[in-house]
Amino acid sequence: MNLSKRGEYALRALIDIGIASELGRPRLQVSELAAKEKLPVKFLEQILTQLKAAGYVKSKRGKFGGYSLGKRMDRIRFGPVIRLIDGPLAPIPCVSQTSYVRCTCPDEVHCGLRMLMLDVRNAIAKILDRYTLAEIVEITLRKLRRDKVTPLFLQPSMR
Amino acid sequence: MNLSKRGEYALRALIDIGIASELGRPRLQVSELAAKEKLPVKFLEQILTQLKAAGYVKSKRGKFGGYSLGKRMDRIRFGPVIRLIDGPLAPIPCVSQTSYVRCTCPDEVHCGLRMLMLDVRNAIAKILDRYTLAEIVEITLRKLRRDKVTPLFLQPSMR
DNA sequence: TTGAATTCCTACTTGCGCGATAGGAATTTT
DNA sequence: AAAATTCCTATCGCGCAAGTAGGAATTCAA
Repeated sequence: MNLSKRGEYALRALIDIGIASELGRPRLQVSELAAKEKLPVKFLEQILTQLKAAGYVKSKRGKFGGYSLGKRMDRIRFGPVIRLIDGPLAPIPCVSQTSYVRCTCPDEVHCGLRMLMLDVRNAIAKILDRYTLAEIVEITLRKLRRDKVTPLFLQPSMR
Repeated sequence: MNLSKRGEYALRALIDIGIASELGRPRLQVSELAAKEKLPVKFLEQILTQLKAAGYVKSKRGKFGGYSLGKRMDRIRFGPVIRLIDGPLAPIPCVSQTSYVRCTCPDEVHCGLRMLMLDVRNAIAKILDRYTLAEIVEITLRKLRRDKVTPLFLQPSMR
């Protein structure tokens, strides 16, 4: 039931850009992102390219370049992002809604496993397809403020 | 968010044995199981050995041997079985309840990704740790009867 | 116009875990 | 003794995740 590293890094990047954006810093560089989350720069670069191709971020090249969000935060849902990077949310292909594949079992309609896994897939999708980046960013910011923590992207060393 | 083949086959086997058991056929052979679900025999063998070591099934060797359930069906929950075979249910280790591992992010408490994934992990666990084999078997049998389908293990060719 | 800083593109590497396959040993029944 | 099963251990292919590497293209400042 794993989220791949690619997927994880992609979501981290989006959330970070979202937060920074909300704090008046709409563009971040790969190196900043990688530093904050301690991720391999070159690997993250690839992932951002992928996110860009799908329109989740846009980039600016050259000096003072970087990545910013490619669409409104309240239009970015996590389910589609994960599907893009990692493939279907469903634990087994025969319960996937977005890329169904028949399984080898003789009678899908009466398959207990399928029933169970359909439940699981729906539970996962219910969360990931409903939450938007905007919501997660907002909640995170609220928590940070409540605990009086200075978000990393506002620290002097980063400006 | 994948269930491995091992995990899938393990659950299929348990469900099949459960159904057969409920229909008065408490012991099934690997070859029968493999035939019904079209699984590789030797691979399934290994998985059953693993299930046996954990007490989910017990075996009888030799002619007319086979596998039967190792504990009451209403005591077998799917979560633990999957954890045994596939590892934690959680999408990322830092939200696993049964085998937590700290992640590399600087501030776990205020991590948006973590929050989200904790939700997902709880949703998954809620289903898999609550459903018992007995329930799935019962539901399956009810469906089969409703649709007047003869369960495979009662067909003449299998006796 | 040059140099520095960035993203973009493509290829390569490396390890390892999944999904088996193989062969025989041990056990049980007829 | 023979047949049929589970049990044990070793091996294998190979695809893929996770990262490395190197340089091309672009952008900005001085």
